Amino acid sequence: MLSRCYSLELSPVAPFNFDATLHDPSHFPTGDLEWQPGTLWRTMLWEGRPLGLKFENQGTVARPRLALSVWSGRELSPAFLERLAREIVYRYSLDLDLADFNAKAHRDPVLGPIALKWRGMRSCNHSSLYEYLIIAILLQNATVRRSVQMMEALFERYGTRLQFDGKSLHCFWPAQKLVQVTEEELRTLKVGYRARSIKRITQAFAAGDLDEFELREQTYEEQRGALMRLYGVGPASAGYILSDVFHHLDELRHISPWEQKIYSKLFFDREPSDPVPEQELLRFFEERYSRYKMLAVHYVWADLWWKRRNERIDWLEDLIRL
DNA sequence: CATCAGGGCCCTG
DNA sequence: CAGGGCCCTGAT
Repeated sequence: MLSRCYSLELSPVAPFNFDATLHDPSHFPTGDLEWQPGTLWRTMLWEGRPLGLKFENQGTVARPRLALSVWSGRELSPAFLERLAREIVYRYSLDLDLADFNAKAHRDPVLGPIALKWRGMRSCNHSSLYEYLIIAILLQNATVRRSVQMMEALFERYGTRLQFDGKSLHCFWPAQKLVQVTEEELRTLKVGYRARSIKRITQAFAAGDLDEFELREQTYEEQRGALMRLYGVGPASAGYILSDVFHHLDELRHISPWEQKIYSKLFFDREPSDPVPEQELLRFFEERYSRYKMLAVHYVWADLWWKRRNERIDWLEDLIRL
């Protein structure tokens, strides 16, 4: 039970779309967050402190205002809260200026109307590098349901449950907590061969081989190299992390088969049984959206998933495979 | 009941 | 550089 509560206010750079930035309907649900329109509750392990956060939309796309409540079991200093606020600005790209992207997007037939509809959206990431790596490992070779099960099992065993603002949510474990755990123990949680990747990645973080904040200052190639050197991280996982965690808006050099089918339908109206070849898609996105290609594709992708909330999209359901 | 593929990656030859 | 194996689960 987190009893102390602090209030902060954040001013994202306009335009800012609160819901589309803080909630991604294509992500599998995890027990560390809960969203409803206008409000996001989530937990965050920051500087070793388990925190409960509530984000509330108190503005508009054109005049954004974001109220942040922070719950903690222990007292938090103003300096701590200042560092926390800066981290949140980074993670959610609150200071991203979308003017140039919007200007270019509006001239594009596919992206134009979507960029207008979702004006102010950033791609959604809540996680630290370590946390995202764990999630990326759980995504590999698994259906959505299985990823959810594995995440829940890990949270139950190694996470902590936080109660705040009437919510009860899991909070991520620090890498050090998992470093003693054996591969065999992890396997009892039915993560299968992923146990080795989780173990090796955890060790790398606990040993300080890898530092998220140093990596942020490095070049794209250095970041990619550091990720690819991790056991269990290949081009697909590295790609997600380079775009979502390190905010490379042009990161798109690999498209998995199910994404390929979805893009083929959205951009070329081609049936999933007859998708456009990966390399052709990549050339197309490069030519059309160049340095914003990941962000552009994210807008079109996210639009589809938001639509799915209200209407049934048969061809998509067939591809999701819960 | 058996078989297979799933939002990859590693390792081997 | 191609292809088999890996954990487990639900679909067929």
